[in-house]
Amino acid sequence: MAQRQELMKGNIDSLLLCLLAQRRMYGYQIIKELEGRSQGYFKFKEGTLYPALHRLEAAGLIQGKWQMLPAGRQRKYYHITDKGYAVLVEKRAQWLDFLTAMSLIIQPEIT
Amino acid sequence: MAQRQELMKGNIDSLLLCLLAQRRMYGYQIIKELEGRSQGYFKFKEGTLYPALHRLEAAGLIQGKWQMLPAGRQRKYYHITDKGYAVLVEKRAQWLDFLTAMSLIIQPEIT
DNA sequence: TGTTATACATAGAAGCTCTATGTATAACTT
DNA sequence: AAGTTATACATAGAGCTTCTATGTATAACA
Repeated sequence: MAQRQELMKGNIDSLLLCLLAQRRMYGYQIIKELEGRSQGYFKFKEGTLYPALHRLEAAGLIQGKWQMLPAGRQRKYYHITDKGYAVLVEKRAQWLDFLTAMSLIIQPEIT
Repeated sequence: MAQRQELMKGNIDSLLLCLLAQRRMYGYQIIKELEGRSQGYFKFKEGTLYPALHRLEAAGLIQGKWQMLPAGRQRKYYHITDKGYAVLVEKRAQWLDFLTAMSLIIQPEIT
């Protein structure tokens, strides 16, 4: 039940884990990547993304590592952990279940 | 943007409007109906449903009418309003958009 | 020099859903 | 007769997520 709660509310975790399962990325990059891949649909604000990343890191699902840029700036690259990967697999299955349930109710046409 | 927020969080409104667009129903019936149609997936608690119904009614999307039962008990039947129907059409379109965006990120297989 | 893009971060507000609880009647079971 | 389950509505408070708003700092461009 608690899993479904999260599905309703937070698909962000799934999105982030899915991206980071493909390659390590840093916050700003994730925002741009999500916007690009979704053809402009997802436009996360920093206030949404960074707390989410911190939450996932605190849960041990991803791990961040600071990396210096030549210019002197810093980036924090996140990569997915084994635990995070397992959660991703689970979350994707839950998403499909949710999708199925929704499609049983939300029909494309109303008579 | 505000529309998408709601999609992320609350699909309940869409589910309820969709059911009530087909025929008028009362709260307890809605809970059973959602559970049945979703093959046991949706199991709303009263604490979830009734506030949602009240919220939708306050927004003018549905309207409730008390009806006496022979036994002396009462039921509150809700029916969808024109405004609610319009919102349903809109919400369903938003749901499909959201679905599309999600499917662009959440691939079935990870390589 | 001012604005935009890059890059991270936090505080507080708002909103939704859940848990827990309360009330009341009817039907069924033991 | 008593207890449990199903029916039927309702609210209070907690918890969590996301958004808005703001802050800091550098680099690039106009």
